[in-house]
Amino acid sequence: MRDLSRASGMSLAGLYYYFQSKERLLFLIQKHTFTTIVQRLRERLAGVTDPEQQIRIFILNHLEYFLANPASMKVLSHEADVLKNGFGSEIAAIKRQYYRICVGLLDDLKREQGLEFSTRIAVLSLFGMMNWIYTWHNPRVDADAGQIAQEMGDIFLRGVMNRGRR
Amino acid sequence: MRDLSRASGMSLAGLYYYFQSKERLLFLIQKHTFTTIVQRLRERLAGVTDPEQQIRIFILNHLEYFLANPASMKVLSHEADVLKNGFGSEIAAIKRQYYRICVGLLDDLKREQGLEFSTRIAVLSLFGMMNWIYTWHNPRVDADAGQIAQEMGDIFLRGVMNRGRR
DNA sequence: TACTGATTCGAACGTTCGTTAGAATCAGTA
DNA sequence: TACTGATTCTAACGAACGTTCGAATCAGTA
Repeated sequence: MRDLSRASGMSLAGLYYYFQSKERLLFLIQKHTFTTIVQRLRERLAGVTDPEQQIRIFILNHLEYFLANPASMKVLSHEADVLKNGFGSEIAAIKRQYYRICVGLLDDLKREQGLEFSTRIAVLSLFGMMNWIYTWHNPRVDADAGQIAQEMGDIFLRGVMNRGRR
Repeated sequence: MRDLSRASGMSLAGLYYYFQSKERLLFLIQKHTFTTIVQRLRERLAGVTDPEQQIRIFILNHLEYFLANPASMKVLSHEADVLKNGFGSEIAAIKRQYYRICVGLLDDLKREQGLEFSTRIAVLSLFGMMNWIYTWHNPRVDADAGQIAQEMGDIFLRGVMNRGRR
């Protein structure tokens, strides 16, 4: 809180005029972030019907937000499970929504292409690929969100499709 | 440190008889963990020459250790970058070694099969898939390391091979 | 037994943290 | 002008933290 006070220019006590507690402030930040990501995703998915294209949009949407707000996403990834009961479950609900959207897209793909694999493992592997980026992405060395989304999308989609070969 | 004191049954001050500081203790734990993982990997890779098989071994070795020590790996993933100068760089060196082994295996695979993709993105995507597991794996619901290694290996290897299709 | 070094501990130290009481200041209204 | 509610601040409180001091205990040796 003292860091936030210094960074925002408001006194330490002043922060508590606007936010009831440190935990509630973190809750509001998390809620705002995850709600925004889900909302943008819904806008971008509307009108697209090809499951493969939809999954590419999912990946791009996710990575664009992560790379546009690297410091925030680092904190949110670290503080994922620290919120107590009420706060925690509301955030968990939004995340579950987001997770379910991805499960839905993958199930569509499976149905359309007659594929056979564990949706759960696939979705969580994809989340891992995308979320881990906060530990390594260096904007001076690495490509931008669009290119990385392309490459991760290639790996993931080819990995999950093309079944039965070899 | 008070938690460790309680859990170990030794007094708080007693811990400081064996470990110079909290940071040095974390350093020793990290060093031991990562050294062990690298050493086991080297043993398992010896004698195997097929790059695809080697990558499968890499994944299995990594996941087995993670799922056998979930609490430790959660902490180590969280505290990845908190060690100061000297401590930090020694750990970073071990991790770089580990990273380079994986890069080597992938480069072998590319050479053998004439593939074309960014090794860096591929390796870091693979690490993401594997490391993220500490956030979701539930031993009462999810499969064991062997099966998950199989499924992640399928996704990753198919994703990175089979290039030029579609 | 007396002595020594290794081990373990209770009790504190100084610092940082989340939070709050209460006073000061400001903007708008009567 | 006097008053009110909203805003902002200084200064502290109590708890938790990493660490250390100095005393107690133990095992082995002479």
